[in-house]
Amino acid sequence: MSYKDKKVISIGAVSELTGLSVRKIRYYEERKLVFPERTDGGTRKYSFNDVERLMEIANKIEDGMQTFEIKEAERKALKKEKVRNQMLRGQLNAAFRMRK
Amino acid sequence: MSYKDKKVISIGAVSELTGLSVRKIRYYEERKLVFPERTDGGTRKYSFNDVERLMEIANKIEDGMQTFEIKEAERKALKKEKVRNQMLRGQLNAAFRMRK
DNA sequence: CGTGTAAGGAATTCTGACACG
DNA sequence: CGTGTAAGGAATTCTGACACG
Repeated sequence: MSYKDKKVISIGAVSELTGLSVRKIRYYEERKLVFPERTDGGTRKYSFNDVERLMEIANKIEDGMQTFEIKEAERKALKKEKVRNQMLRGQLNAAFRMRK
Repeated sequence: MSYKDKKVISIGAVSELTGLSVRKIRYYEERKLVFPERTDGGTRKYSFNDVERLMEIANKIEDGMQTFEIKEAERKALKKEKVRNQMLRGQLNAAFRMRK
């Protein structure tokens, strides 16, 4: 796991990095778009990946997309990727069998 | 500037990452071995580079080195590097003049 | 729906000092 | 010298709610 995945950034720093209000950042979590970790005391900790993600989300929101649409678009993108991977694997297996 | 240089990690998170007590971390700053930034409110913010640096410092301390020795060793290493660069530049210049 | 804000409380961090060795 | 700790205070963050639209 790289530095980009370490959950170590407090919400205040995330707000500085992204330019988003802490209210927005917490709201996007409520809508299941980001998943910070928590300290024992309950304060949120984000990774640089989360920061990048939040900036993408902010862009989409600005474009008028709603939070549930963002989630849905991701779901579909994921599904598409899975299908693609399945196909690739199928092709590879077929090619491999041909060689025997 | 990469993620490793962004000063975004609070002292508590640094303590978790390094295993050092916050007392130690603050002390190494007092001895001019690390240089966190501060928020407007005065809370320290470290980078991943600072975290790596602190772990190296901790190793040297464990080996019995004192803080001022660590600083001195660094000063010397820096100087040595400068001299080396000077020499390299000199060689390159000489070689370049030969070609004319 | 997305976001601001005031409210009250809890977690986090800060500094300067004393202690020990 | 390097580090722990108790002390008092300030900065940061948390949640749930009301507001507006």
